[in-house]
Amino acid sequence: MGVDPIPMNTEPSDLLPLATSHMHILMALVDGAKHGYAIMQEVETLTERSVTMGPGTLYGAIKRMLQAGLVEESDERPDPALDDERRRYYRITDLGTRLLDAEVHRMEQISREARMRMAGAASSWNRFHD
Amino acid sequence: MGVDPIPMNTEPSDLLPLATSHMHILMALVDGAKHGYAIMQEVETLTERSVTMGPGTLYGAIKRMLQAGLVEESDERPDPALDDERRRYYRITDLGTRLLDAEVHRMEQISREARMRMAGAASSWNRFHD
DNA sequence: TTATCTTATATCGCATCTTGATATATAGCG
DNA sequence: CGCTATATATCAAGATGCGATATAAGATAA
Repeated sequence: MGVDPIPMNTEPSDLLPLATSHMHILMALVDGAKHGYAIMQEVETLTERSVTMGPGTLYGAIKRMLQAGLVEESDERPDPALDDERRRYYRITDLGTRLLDAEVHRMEQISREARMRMAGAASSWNRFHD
Repeated sequence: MGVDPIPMNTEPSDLLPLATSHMHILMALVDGAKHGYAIMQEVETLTERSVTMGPGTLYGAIKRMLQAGLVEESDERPDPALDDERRRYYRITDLGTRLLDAEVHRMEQISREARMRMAGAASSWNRFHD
């Protein structure tokens, strides 16, 4: 470990497309810092139980996201009455926020484009183009 | 080639999320059968040169998509004047079409959800939740 | 003719990502 | 005490991404 080399990658578009787990984790952290276990639950909630993120996916993704500077560990603790010493809290960084925004744009662009093509294709199956 | 084991996986939602390359390839094939090289070019065009799909990505993905039944090889040839014997044409299947539709839905759902959360988060940074 | 470019398909290896299984440990409940 | 939930973490296997490389045919330019 020691001093991690902070990547000076400030170009969100270079890091797209975002891995699915990274996207889900960033979304879970947008409204405030959370610990790992809470992230797992939040992802299941916000995908209406269609995505279940196990610990293997979560902690592997967190490790990579820390290195990439998308999230950072937070020293702040919530109300001690609600706290659990074992917890480690993660907070989204500026880069993470910009990346989330860029990924949302990418998804909107692709889904828009796909819808247009699907609509136009209904009447021209199996037509060849040069 | 022999008789390929046709996967009886008729549940698109089980195969989500779609790999990025699979998504791009399905989009390129929606308006008609295409050969590999044309798919590479189409992807570059429809992503406005932000995604460059090399042969390593393309042919690996095609192989997996054939096995999964998302695309199938087409024996039909276009106008012989425009044809090139080396080409192998691929056509989107019904399953591929349903999967593309399901993935578009997923992307729309996620981007909508992300926008809502980003809008609501602007005023509540670093707030802890139990 | 020779060289180069474009078209076209294909494989290899490395790196990354996903996922289930497994491990460790604390807290609360019956 | 065993069971479940909470909480973090690693491992191995498989899927995926991607640059590099190979092969080869047709077109074009020197």
